[in-house]
Amino acid sequence: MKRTPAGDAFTDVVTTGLLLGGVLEQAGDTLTAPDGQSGARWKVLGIVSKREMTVAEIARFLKLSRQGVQKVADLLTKEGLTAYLDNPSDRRAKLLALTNRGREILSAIQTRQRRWANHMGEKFEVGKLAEIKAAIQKLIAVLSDSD
Amino acid sequence: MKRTPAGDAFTDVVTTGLLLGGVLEQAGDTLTAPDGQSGARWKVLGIVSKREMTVAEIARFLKLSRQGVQKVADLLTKEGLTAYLDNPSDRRAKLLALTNRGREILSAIQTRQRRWANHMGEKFEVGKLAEIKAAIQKLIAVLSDSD
DNA sequence: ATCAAATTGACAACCGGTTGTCAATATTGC
DNA sequence: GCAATATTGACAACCGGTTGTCAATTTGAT
Repeated sequence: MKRTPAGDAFTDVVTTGLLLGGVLEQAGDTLTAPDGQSGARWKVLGIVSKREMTVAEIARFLKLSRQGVQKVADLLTKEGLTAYLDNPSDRRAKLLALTNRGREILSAIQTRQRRWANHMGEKFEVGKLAEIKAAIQKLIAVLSDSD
Repeated sequence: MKRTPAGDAFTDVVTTGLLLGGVLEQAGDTLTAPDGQSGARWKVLGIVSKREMTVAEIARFLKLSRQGVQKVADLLTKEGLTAYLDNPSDRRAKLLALTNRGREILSAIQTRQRRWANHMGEKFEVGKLAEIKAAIQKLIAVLSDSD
């Protein structure tokens, strides 16, 4: 299989995209670390803050395995940021809900995130961010339609 | 902390970028799965194919922890794709080298990757890939200079 | 040449993700 | 209403990453 210019350019983009992914994961962890949390916990806290959900629902929403989310939810609960509430409509699947402490911590993270995003956002010319987003979305679109 | 349009746009880009990262990681695993490998193993095989290196060197190169790379290297070695060679210049740090089997498998992965990249590359208009790469790099640059 | 400091691999514990299995419970079709 | 099926949480094993500790070895400064 011979290499083509377009193929090389694509590989280049993939490499750069992987790098970006790492940087962003890191940013999420850095943003949440001051409150002893992580990107993974943040996602769960954020989702549960909007509506109490079962672990299986959260997993479907985040497109993660049920068991993976279960671990995070158990950790959050052990640390007192969430609690399992009886679910009147399903005796197996308890509802994960924020505790007061969970609300406080999520709020602290969100404040920090907003400050960070506002600050970073200003480093781009007007319209540039939309352009970057469109570029990434185009890439995702091509990667996702498998044929 | 109030939200700003630029901040919201930035947050949007971050979300999209995280999604991209996931899709790319997945692509790496899919590309290597037919040979029973993974993205992580692929990186190590690729690096070692150019030059035999110690685990610590590989870790520095990939910007991963020494211990994380050690685990992958041990797995690869256990499966016969790599071997530890005595290092004349350091009695502790053996050199990780490809075996014949490792070379075969890496070659198979590379062929599959090239076919994939060539195919995907053709789905973009000329110049579009360079544009996407530049957009992502701009984002990485801003994220990386911490101030 | 010696001695302090840095590097290294082995080991262990953990986080966040996966897959697979199992028993309990819900849901659906008839 | 009942039986087949699907969903769920608990549990376990694994991968790929992290941090931390330790003893052995290298390296570097004097």
